[in-house]
Amino acid sequence: MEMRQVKYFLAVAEEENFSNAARRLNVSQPPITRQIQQLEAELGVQLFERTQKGVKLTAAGGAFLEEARQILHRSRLAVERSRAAARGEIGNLEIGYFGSPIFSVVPRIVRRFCRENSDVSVALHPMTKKAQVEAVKDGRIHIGFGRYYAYDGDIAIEKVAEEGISFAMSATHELASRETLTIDDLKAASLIVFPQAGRPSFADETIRILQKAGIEPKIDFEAADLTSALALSAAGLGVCMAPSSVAELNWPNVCFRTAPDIDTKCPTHCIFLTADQSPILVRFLEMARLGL
Amino acid sequence: MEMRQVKYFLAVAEEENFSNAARRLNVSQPPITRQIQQLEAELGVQLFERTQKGVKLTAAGGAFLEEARQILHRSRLAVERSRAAARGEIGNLEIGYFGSPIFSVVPRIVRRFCRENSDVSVALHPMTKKAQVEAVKDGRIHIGFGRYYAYDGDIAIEKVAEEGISFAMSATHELASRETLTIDDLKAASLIVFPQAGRPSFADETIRILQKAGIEPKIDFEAADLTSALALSAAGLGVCMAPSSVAELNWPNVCFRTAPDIDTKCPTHCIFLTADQSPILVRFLEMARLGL
DNA sequence: CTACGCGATACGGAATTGGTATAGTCTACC
DNA sequence: GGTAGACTATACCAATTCCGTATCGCGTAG
Repeated sequence: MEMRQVKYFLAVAEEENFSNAARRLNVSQPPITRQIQQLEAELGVQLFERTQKGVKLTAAGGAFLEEARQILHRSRLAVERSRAAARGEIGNLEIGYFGSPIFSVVPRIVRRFCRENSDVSVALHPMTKKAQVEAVKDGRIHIGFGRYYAYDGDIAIEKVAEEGISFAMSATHELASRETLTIDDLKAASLIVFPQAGRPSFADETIRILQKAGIEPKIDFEAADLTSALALSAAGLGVCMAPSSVAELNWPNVCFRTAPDIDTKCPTHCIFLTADQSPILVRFLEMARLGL
Repeated sequence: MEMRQVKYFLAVAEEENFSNAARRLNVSQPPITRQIQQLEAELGVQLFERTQKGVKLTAAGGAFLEEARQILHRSRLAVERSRAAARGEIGNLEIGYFGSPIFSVVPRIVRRFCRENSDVSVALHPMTKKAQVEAVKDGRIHIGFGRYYAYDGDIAIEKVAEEGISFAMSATHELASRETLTIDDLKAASLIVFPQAGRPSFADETIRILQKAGIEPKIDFEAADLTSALALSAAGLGVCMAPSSVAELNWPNVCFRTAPDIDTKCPTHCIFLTADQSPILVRFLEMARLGL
């Protein structure tokens, strides 16, 4: 069965007349006759009953008509949808994330993207940064979010957000009474860092930042992740350094303070396949870059 | 867009390799390349990303793939369904009916037909016999059922059932005490006939049958239809002659008696367009004829 | 009885398709 | 580092398919 035959059939079925159908299709009448004959021969079925004034659909023709409409409808849809997909307007985007960016940076970007790309379905997958790299290479996810990534040749690393540093502590902590913290305050304090696994990590960065400020930090606790670290802070076991967006969350019995002398920025990066030119990713990255 | 291009596309998308797709389709590789190129040109979209080991679907290609599957699925469906329709296995059958055949004959035939043709939808339309003839000619119904029809050149009339005659009367009627009726009984009784309209009718036939038996009937009531006639009988106003299948119904306060001396058969006919060769009608008529 | 409209058929020219041979490119392996 | 292998793209020719013009056959209407 050829698409031409379906088109001709539909025109004839609607016109109930070979000649009129030919005019409508801007061809002469004989080709119509032949294509319909071939179609009938292939199906082994008579589609039209030839009458005096023209033709009339048989029962088989009526059944074929419904499917013919579907075929042509799907053809048009195929054109539209593939073009829309090429423009990045439809499809799906798989996102991996790790750590605290999920509390603020990732939702902000996703919300912005979804507002302008309502026909793209977005899925979020929690995974370690190492798993993100593998998943990006395998094509299981298109983009990954985290704080710091190790360099990899096939993978592009791009900063999508930057924020200040806040210090979390129990509401009853001795430093909680200060409005802001000084370097001397931090020299004395017990520190809680996170995460334990996955270098480079925010834990490394915490130490580097404090050392840069002239502090040799006293690491008393190493927590598995942000949630654990804040839980330890809430228990009054020490001060936890965290990206300031975390302060937007309401943690019971935890208060956040800033240290103006430490003006280091804490970045969020995303990773994706350098070779990935998929239009959805391109559009998503445009949205992500607006955050800076 | 041509069907060939869709088929080639699907093979390439599934094989992720032009050469393998060519082997699967039993053609050489260059035609695959060309057809895919033409398809991409027509859509204005790149469907495949050429890699080292073969090709990979782009986002646009993925979107096209879903529709391509639909197109080919519908094509196969079109073949199957038109052939099934040609065999009369699917489709719809519009049936008109008038009068008492709807109580027994028509349901019996329809039930038999539907049991073996479960994919044919059947619709029943009450209408006068004159309306049936018009509807058959217009193609609004395929077949009509009734007792008697006037001859019409375009229309075939065929007997599908035959039954005896019963006499309905009130349970308190003087003849209700007899097991069977004699001709003399009927000569004396008040008769109720039906219907009033639509010659030739069962009313005409009633009179003809009785006259043939040597009775000059005393017509005291002419009812609009069977229901009205039985209602009058139930009221004790007379005896109503009816096809014996009507006796199968349980009418309150109505009892039925036979008259062995009157052994006339009462037919049910169906009408349809002589020229109608539609396979569903053919199959339906086969079922209808089994009743005789 | 003729003119008209309908679909079917015949045939030549044009467009499309497929096949063979080969180019171009990358990877992998020796 | 060079060569063999795998893959797609291109060039060109043969075969098929398709369309258009002309015409036929048939039935109807004026």
